[in-house]
Amino acid sequence: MKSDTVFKQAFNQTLDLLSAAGTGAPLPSENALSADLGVSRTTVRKVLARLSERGYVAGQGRNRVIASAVPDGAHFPHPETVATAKQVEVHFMEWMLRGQAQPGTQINELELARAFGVGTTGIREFLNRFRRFGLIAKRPNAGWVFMGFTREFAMELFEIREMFELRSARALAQLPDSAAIWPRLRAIERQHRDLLRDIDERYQDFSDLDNRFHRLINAAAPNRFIDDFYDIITLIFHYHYQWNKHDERARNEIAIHEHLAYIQALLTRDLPRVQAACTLHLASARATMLATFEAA
Amino acid sequence: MKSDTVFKQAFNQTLDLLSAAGTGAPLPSENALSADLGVSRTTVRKVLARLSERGYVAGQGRNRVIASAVPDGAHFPHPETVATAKQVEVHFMEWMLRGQAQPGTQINELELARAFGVGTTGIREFLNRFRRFGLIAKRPNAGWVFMGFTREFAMELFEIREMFELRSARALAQLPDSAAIWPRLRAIERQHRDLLRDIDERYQDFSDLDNRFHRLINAAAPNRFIDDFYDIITLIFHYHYQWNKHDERARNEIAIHEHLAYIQALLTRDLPRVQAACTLHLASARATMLATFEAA
DNA sequence: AAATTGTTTTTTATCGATAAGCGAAAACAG
DNA sequence: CTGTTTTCGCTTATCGATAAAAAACAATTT
Repeated sequence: MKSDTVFKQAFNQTLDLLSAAGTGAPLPSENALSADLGVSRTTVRKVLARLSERGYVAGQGRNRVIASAVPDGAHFPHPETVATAKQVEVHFMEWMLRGQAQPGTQINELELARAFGVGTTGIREFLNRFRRFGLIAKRPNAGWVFMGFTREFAMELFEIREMFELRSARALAQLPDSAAIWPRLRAIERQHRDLLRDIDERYQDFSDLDNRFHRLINAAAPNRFIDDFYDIITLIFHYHYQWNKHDERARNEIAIHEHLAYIQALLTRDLPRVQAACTLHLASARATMLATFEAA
Repeated sequence: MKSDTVFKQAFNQTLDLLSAAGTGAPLPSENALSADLGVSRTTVRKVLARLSERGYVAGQGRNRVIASAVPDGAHFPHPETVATAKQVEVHFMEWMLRGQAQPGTQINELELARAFGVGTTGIREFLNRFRRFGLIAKRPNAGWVFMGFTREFAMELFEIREMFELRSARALAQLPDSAAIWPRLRAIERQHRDLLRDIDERYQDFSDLDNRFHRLINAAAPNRFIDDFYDIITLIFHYHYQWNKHDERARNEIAIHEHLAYIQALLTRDLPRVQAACTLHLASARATMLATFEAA
């Protein structure tokens, strides 16, 4: 049976909308809600029905109004709103990157399914999708093997990353003045400066900014295989640095400065300078990640 | 339930072994057969049991001998020996590349399952694995969309291919004299000359040789992401040219000459010459594929 | 007529069950 | 004791069933 995480998440989001609007206000149309929440109207109607049942909303059809304030505890608990596939991902990344798993470890579908509280199908699907990340290998009819999040893996990952990013940075620098990318680059430059100003409080926001910055560069000359590869980078970085907080503030501050130099270079469109700034930053990112292997 | 294609294929292969050995000869040990056929001993035993039952093999345990010649028609029909996953692949590639499918077409899991004669799980798994080929996209909870085997797809594919191969060719040219790759390169050069000699009869063998040649170049400096990408190339080329036989002989002959020039360049280790030969060949391969879009 | 709601049909996500296939341990032969 | 076969438990591949979610269609209101 399908899980109803979509419904529960939509329900919680709608509760927040109700709170924001206040008692007595009329509700938006079903179509509007559907667009807002990013779910089908079928789900919206299910949410509305539940809200009426609970008494938070009164009236029928197009005469619905907010009937009462939403009490604390009306939301579905967070874990119930996370899609099964996402849960598997989080569990599996933790299992892999936090060291319980040695290179060469056999992966047992049924065992993982039990441990993560999902059916074997979910595990299977995840493993199949995750295969392209290069961290697991399949032996037909005989299961999966974890290959290890090793120094070697990181080296290979960065080799490709540098190749791709250099290519995209070059392409970006050669775009005409009229290209839509330049204002976007300036906008992200501003966000870097803002973050740098509040670095002491907000240094954790860098991870997201970093991701957006590199994706913007790749967007200069779109290529689906490069985009795909960036999914791998994003996932690995996301989980790796989430559990590896050593020197995070200092690391991020340095990276912001590198980004700013890189952006300056791009804005001048001086190709050698772009390449230098790009190479410098990526080498630094690589050194940071490789350093985590030395420590261990 | 799991299909028994592994058993059936092993059975057929064993029949061929029996025919080759002739009546009266003793059978190899179960372990030897297992290694030979590339299946587990469990499956070997199942095959042996069936052979005894049919009377082709007499004796028990280590005293098994071939009892009689194998009649025609003893083999399982070929389709029964193809794993479900492979069947799905073949069907799907045909559906996709032979034009019944327009870009933007919705992919219906159940419908495909019916059409291909497999369960929905098989389709789902295939689609998930196939996603990385960049030809289909997923909209969560709402199915898959076929994006089209378009000129644009081919351009993006070749951009990456050229980037990767140039990198590998450079790495190869810089390996020391003692590297194990040089004799292998000479061996594959010989195979090219052999094929060229019999080009009229054997031009169809080029596809396999081409694949092995490019993989050898990538093996100079292994990187799992490049290997992975080469899987995409291999699959696309395999099916595309299987159904696109226009000028095949001439095409292949030209490509062999390009390969030979490329190999010569590699053997001299003259970097500019290597790059020139590599670029030339890849540009030619790209032009060949792009030409198929003009025709349509 | 356009937008909205009500209803029905279609399609996906997810589970559990089961035979095929793998691999290790036990038993056996020389 | 070495290589082989026998036996057995464990794991994967594959199916069909079912509720959730989306999408298409019909009816209604403004």
